[in-house]
Amino acid sequence: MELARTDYLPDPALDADAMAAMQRDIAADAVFADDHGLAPESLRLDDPIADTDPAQTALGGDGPVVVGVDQAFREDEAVSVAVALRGERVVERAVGRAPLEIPYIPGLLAFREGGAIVDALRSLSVAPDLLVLDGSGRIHYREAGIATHVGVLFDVPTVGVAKNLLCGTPVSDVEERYLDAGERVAVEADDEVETCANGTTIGHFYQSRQYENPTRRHVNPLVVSPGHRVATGTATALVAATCAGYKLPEPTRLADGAVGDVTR
DNA sequence: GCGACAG
DNA sequence: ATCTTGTCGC
Repeated sequence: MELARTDYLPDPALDADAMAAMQRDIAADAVFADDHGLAPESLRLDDPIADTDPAQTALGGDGPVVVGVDQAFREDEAVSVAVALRGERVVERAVGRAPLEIPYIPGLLAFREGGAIVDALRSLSVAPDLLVLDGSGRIHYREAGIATHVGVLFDVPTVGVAKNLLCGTPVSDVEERYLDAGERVAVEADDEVETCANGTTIGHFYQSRQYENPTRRHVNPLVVSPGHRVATGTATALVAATCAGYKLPEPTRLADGAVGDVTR
């Protein structure tokens, strides 16, 4: 794919203030509204009807392409793998690398891992209808998490899927009760989010999977937020549609496994 | 000064 | 994220 904004390339050499300033610009350019023409049902992987419905036959040829991206690390380099899926079929895989030049700093993740992601995505030949990134999008101090950053860089629809909450406040205490599969709890902006009004919904906790008796053994919910060109509520619906029985959405799960063997 | 903090 | 085997539970 082609970069849309070379001026937003995540340069690790910038100082923290310049990085934050760039994120405010990125957030201003980001679109937290649906601009993708994707219907969540068109991505459904766990729906039996999707395999036999004639309307879904297009998945074999020109159906929507969802790309999962994940990173792994070695001594001093970050490796990123992008796995492109059309339906449940892997249509392409791309690998990217970049030297690790700065430590992990909450809020500045894109400047540590972004280089490898850009390297991988630039070599991807299929045009993704949606990119699923590991980490936050709008759930970020400046509404410019790694999913938003990458989305604006390529001007492609993106969503962020994290395993932990970076900032924001859930409308109901997720820690108090185990969520059932399919449940979602909105996450609102609070004082930690400096670019939008408190109370704005910036993402959701989404329980993709749960055990029958959560008391004895339970699964933690995913933290989903829109990256670019996707509305907050839609982000969770799209992620839910790409989950196929496991905690992580299929694109992410496959990219996760792929980075594994590339790294080992 | 103290607490919070994606991967 | 990463260092790491078995083990408990569904």
